[in-house]
Amino acid sequence: MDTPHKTQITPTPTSSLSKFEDSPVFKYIDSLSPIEQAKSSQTDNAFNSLAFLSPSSLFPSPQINCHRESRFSVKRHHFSADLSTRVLQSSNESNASQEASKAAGQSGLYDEHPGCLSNDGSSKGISSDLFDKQSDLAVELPGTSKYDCRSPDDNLEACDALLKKTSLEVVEQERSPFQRSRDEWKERQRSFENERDLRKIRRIKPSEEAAGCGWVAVVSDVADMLTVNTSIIHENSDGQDQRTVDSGTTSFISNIPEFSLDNANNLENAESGDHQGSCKQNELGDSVTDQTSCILSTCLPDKPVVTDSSLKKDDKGEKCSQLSRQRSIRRRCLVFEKSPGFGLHLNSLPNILKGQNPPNKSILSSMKMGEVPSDNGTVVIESSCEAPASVGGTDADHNTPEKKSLILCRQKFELVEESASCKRCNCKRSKCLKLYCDCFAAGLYCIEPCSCLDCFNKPIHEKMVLETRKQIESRNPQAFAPKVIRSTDSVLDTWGENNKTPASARHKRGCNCRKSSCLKKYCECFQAGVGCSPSCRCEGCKNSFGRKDGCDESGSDGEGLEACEKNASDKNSHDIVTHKNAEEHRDLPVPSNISRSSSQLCNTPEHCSSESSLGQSKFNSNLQAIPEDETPKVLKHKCLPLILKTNSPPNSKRVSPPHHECSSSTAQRSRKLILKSIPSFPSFCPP
DNA sequence: GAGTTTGAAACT
DNA sequence: CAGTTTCAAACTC
Repeated sequence: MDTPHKTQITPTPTSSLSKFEDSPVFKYIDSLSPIEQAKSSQTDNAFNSLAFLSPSSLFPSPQINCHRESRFSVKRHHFSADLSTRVLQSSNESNASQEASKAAGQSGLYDEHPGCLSNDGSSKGISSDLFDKQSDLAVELPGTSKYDCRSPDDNLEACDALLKKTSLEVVEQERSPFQRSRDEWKERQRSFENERDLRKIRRIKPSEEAAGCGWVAVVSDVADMLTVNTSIIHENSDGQDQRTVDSGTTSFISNIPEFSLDNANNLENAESGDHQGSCKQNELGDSVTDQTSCILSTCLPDKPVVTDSSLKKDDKGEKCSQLSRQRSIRRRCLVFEKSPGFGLHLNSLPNILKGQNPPNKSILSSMKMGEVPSDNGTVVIESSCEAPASVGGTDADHNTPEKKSLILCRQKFELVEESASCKRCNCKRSKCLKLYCDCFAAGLYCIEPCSCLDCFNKPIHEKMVLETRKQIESRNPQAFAPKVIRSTDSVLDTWGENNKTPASARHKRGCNCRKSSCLKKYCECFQAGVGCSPSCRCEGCKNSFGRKDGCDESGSDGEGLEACEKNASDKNSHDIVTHKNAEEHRDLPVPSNISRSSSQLCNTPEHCSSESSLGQSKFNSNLQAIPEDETPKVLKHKCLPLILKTNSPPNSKRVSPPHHECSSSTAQRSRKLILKSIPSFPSFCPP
């Protein structure tokens, strides 16, 4: 870890040092602080090392980050209040220092030292060795960031413990820069102490800008960032670059508190009339972040979106408050996102990934709720994001690309929110440990939206969940296997039968309906959007997707098909009868060993990727929420095809999201579902 | 929102 | 394997 500017840090000319030491200001500072100069330099460096240390490195867990944000929010207020106090007391440096010390103790927010902030050159020369050493210190004492932006004296006091741990050699190296830093600091304190603080805070902003640039590349690695406690510490020449690297390379999570901080900065800047801060820098990065944030807002619900370009034109305070609102909402998504630990109705996910780069966890988790992963590994919410004008307001309001982008982002976010609020299980007596429970059956932990009682289907009861699952599987090995299987032309070719029959799907075990005529969602076949098959034991089957008796199996029998289509016009089947392809309604006999056949088809990444029936249930829930009279239009417009439940557990109540089969659909929408042999419920147990 | 209906899951 | 019970979602009012 060689620092490019390593040479710069070393020994400042002695004459310069003496000059500062001889200054009245320096003497006065020394009289206030019992800490020796050598230590102070240490402090400076140690603190800088903290700036390099990504918060996510310390707290990789999203949960922790949530807490952290809360902490930051609260303490930001402390800082603000204290800041005002300090401004009023600027004439009394001693008091100001004390106040600053208190504020620093309260605020774990700013991890930049005044020395490095106020002195562009003084902080440059932090040796890599020093970083290595002090990174450890930072880990040991994450709270050291508390004494960040305060007076040097305060920092000295707070860092005393750190100073004792650092080497004397480093102390000597950094002595001069720090002294110079202190000197300038003092001068600033005399003039605009408040402004200094604000400016320091603003320094964080570049990370946002850079992060925006880096987000595109980072998106695909988000999961790693979430879970891997990256220890990468990038060295840069100045504090700004440090921040940039920190947010852009170590973890996007770190941007969350940063963003919060930036909001505060914006507000504070607005108050102080200083508009050259983060808000302005936002503008600089808009072109990039407008694009990236939309992506991130989709796959990273918790990721702050800093690209609300419309906000640029707004009052700073309004701008920041809007951003804050966005963030607060996204935070809720994050909280939700972390809850379920397995499943996604994606029993086959590991298999899917065999031929692909494994999607990161964050994508997977975000996919849980109504999102569908695109082939490139990103997550795309299948929504009407293409129609920003429908969001509200006039078309004129969406003229600018920025606003359109904002609208898209908001739409995506709203979908995430909506998905997150989707109803889940409502178990009362099963403790959510039986297949009665949709969540359990789908391989999902129960989460907040669930209304279950005495739920044991939670991560804290993982052991019990696993045992129960084993028990159920011992009774029925296919209990968590996909209930609804989809056969395609390829499958049929493999089977060597009826290779003229197009894609279709059937319930593997079949339904047993007696009264619903397979026209209501009581019927698992109907609920899954598949036709009944000879495997079904239903009575009076009128399944609009295909009757057991094969009314639509004739294929060439237009009347039979019409009859089925007519049945499909039933209100209960409104949402699926939009297929134009009559062959979709053919009744295909389901081979008993479909898993074998399908697995053969899943040898290629393409096939495997097509397996991704991701976020099915939630998407389906969203579909169900569509008013019936509107559904056909919507579905037709979206080319929504059969709703298939592949790779999901037997409980078909939770239905997979639709997989679009229209030729005009995008790649992600045209994904076909191919059953393959998959380990049931793989996500429960690590391989 | 409460009550009913329904069929899968679980049990015997 | 069949019959019964339990259960929770779907449905109705």
